[in-house]
Amino acid sequence: VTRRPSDTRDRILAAALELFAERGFHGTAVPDIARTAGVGAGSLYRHFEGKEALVNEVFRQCKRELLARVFAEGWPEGAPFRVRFHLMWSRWMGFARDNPVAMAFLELHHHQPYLDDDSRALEDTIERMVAEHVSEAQASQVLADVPADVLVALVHGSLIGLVRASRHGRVTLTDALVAETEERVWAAVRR
Amino acid sequence: VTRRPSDTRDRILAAALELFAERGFHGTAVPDIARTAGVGAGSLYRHFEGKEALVNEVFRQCKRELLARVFAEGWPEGAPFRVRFHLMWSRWMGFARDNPVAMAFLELHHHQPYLDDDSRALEDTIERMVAEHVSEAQASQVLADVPADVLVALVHGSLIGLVRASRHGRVTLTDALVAETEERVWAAVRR
Amino acid sequence: VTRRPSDTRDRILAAALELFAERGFHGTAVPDIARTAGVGAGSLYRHFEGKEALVNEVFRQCKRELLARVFAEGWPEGAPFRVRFHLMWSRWMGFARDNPVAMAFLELHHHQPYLDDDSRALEDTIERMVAEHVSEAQASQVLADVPADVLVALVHGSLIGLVRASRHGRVTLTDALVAETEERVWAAVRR
Amino acid sequence: VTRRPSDTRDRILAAALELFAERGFHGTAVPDIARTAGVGAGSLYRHFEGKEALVNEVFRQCKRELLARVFAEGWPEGAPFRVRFHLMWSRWMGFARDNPVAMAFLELHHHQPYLDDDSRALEDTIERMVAEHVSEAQASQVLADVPADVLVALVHGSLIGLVRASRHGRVTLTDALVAETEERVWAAVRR
DNA sequence: AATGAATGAGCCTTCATTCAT
DNA sequence: AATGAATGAAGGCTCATTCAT
Repeated sequence: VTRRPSDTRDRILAAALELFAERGFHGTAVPDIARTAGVGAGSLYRHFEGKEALVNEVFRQCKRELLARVFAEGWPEGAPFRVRFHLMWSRWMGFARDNPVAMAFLELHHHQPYLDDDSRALEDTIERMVAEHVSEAQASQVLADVPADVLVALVHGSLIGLVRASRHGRVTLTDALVAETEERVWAAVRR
Repeated sequence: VTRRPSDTRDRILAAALELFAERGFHGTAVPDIARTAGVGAGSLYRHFEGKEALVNEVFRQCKRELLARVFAEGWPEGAPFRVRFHLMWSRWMGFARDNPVAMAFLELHHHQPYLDDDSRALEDTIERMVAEHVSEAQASQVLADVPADVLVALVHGSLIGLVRASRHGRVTLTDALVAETEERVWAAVRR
Repeated sequence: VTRRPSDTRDRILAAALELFAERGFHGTAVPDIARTAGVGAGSLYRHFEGKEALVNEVFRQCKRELLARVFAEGWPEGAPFRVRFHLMWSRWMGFARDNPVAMAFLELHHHQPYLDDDSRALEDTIERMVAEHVSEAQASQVLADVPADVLVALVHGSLIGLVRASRHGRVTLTDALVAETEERVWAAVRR
Repeated sequence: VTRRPSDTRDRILAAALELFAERGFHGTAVPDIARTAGVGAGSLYRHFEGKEALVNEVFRQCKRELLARVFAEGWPEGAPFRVRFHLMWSRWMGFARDNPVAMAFLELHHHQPYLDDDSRALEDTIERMVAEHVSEAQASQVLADVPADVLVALVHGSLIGLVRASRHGRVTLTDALVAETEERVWAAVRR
C-alpha cells in the first residue's frame, strides 16, 4: 500500500524512538523497528542512511522538541533569573511528563559514541544556553558561588532523578510536586 | 599459559567492567572482553555461564563494593541523621572518585532487563536501606515533608549529576567540592 | 540474487537431505548445508527455525513420501493379505530404489532425540498402520502365530538389510530380486 | 588418586561405549566421556590419540568380542551348515541380549567415515567369514540359489530388526523367541 | 600417570544492509 | 516509493586438544 509521503518516515521515527528508549541502541534490531512501524525493512533505508543515522535523527528530534518547549515559546529573556528558573524547571518537567518515552530515550543515549557531530552540536547548544543563564545569574550574585557546572549538575541531576523515579512509579509528577521540587532545588543553588 | 588460580577470573571481571561501562551490555562483544583480559575466548565460559551471568557478576561486585564503602565500616547507626547524611554523601562521592569506571557501569546498567533476581535483590537492599533512613529522619521532622522517594530522587540525582559532570571533565571532585555540594543538597532536603 | 519463490527453501531441503543422510545430524554443519544449497547461511533461518526444525522437516517429508508411495495410490484395503504384502514389499523396495538417499536418511535418523512430536507422531502412524494389517492377518491365520512385532521386525529388518546391501553395492535391486526376496521373506512370516 | 594401571583406560572405554551408543560419535563430547569415566579430560589423551582413535578402539573391542562369542569357542568347522547356522544365530542373539549397549554401538557406527583401516579390516574379516560359510552351503545346495549377499542381508537384517525391536521394548529376546525366529529366518534362506 | 584450566577453531545463529520486483 | 527475501559478517558459545603442575 502506498501511503501519504513522509507517513512512512514518521512511523519509522516513532517506532525507533519507542524501541531505542526501551532497549537501547545495540539492543534494538532494525527489522524490529520496521515491524513495529508496520513497514518493510527496506523502506527504512530509503528514508535513513542506516541505523546510526536513524538514532541520530530521533535524538535530534527529541532534543529539538525539548528545546522548543523550554526556551522557545515566550521565553522572557530579560526577566529575573528566578523567573527564568521557574519557567525552565516547570517546562522541562512538563516535557518529561508529556513525553516520558522521549525523556527515557534522551537519558539513555546521552553522550554515546554513535552520536554524530550534528547531534553533539545540538547537545552543546543546549548546555551552552543553560550555562549562559547560570553565569549571568552568578554575576548578579543570585546563585551560590560555586563553579557554574556544579550548579548545572545539581539541577539537571535532580530533574533526571525525579523523572527516573516517576518512570519507576515511585513518584507522580503532579503540578504540586513540580512546584515543590522547584523550591527545593532552588534552595540548593541560590546564594 | 596457566596462571595463578583465579587470576583468569579476575582479569575477565576487570575487562568486562571496563568494556561494559564504556559500551554497554549489547555494545560489548564477548571476544573483545576476552582480548582485553588477555585470555582465550573460551576461558570466559569456564568461569561464567555466559555473557549475561558475567554482567550480573560485575554488577553485584560493584554494588557490593559500594555498599561496603558507604554503610559497612563504622557506620554510626544511632547517630543524628545529619551525621549519617554527611557520611553517606562523602563516602558515596569518595567511591565515585576512586572507582569512576564502576560508577559509570552502575549508572549504565541500572534496572536493565538482563539483570537477574540476585542482582535486583541487591539493588532493592540498598534502596530499602536508604529509604529506611529517610523515613526515620522524616519521622523526627528533620527532613522536608514530601514523599520520601522524592527526597531520595533529589539526593541520588544530584550525586549522579555531579559524578557524570566529573566524568566529562566539567567538575573535579575535590574534598572541598564534596563538602560544598553536601551542604547544598542538604539545603534541598532539610525541613 | 532473488530466485523464484520457494526455490530457496527447496534447495535447502535437498541439500540438508543429502548431507544429513551422509554425515548424520551432528556431523553436518549448517554452513555446509547452505553452501551445498548454493544459498547464504542466513537464508536458512528465514525458512526454518533452526537446524533441528530443518532435520524434522526433512524427516517428515521423507516419511510422507514413503507413506504416500506405499499406502496411498490405489491401496486395496479389502484384498487378501498376501496381495497387500506383495504391494507393500514391492512399493517399499521401489521407494528405496528410487530414493536411496531418503532411505539412508530415514535409517540414520530413526528415533533420534532431536526429532520433535510431529515427527514422532508420523513415525507412530506408519507403525500403527503396519501393525494393524499384521494383526488382522494373524486373526485370519495367514501369518505365523508369534507376536506381531516379531513379524514386523523380521520383514522390516530384511528390507533394511537389503537396502543397506544395495547401498554398499553388494546387491542390485532389480525387479527380479525384489520379487525373489518377497517370496523368501513371505516364507519367513507365513503360517 | 592413582589407580591400578589400565583401570583408567578401561573406565574410559566403558564410558565411551555407553555415550557413543547413546548419542553417536559427533553427538558425544570428549569432556562428557571423561566425566562419565570419572577421569580427568587430559588422561584420555594419554591412553588414546584422540576422539577418533577412541571410537575406533571401542568399535574394534565390540567387534572382537562379538567375533569371539560367535565363532571362537568350540566352533564346529566341519559340521553341517544347518548346525552352524543354528550356532551362529543363537550365539549372535545371545551376544545382543547380553551386550545391548555394544550392539547398539555397532549398529550406529557401522561403516562410518571416521572408522580407520584397522576397524574396516575387522568388519571385512567378519563379513568374509560369513560369506564363506554361505557360499560353501550354496555349493552343497542347502541354501536358496540367490546371490550370497542377498541371503546375508536377509539374515543380518532380520537379526538387527529383532535386536532393535528388543531395544525399543517391543520384543523380548527369550530363548524360545530366539529358537522360533531362527526357524523362520531359516525358512527364508533354505533351498 | 593424572589432572583440569586454558585455548582457539569452528559451530549455530542474528542482524544490518542490499536489491530485484 | 515500498517490499521482503537474500546475504554474509560478526556474535555468543562449545569442545577437542594441550600443557604446566
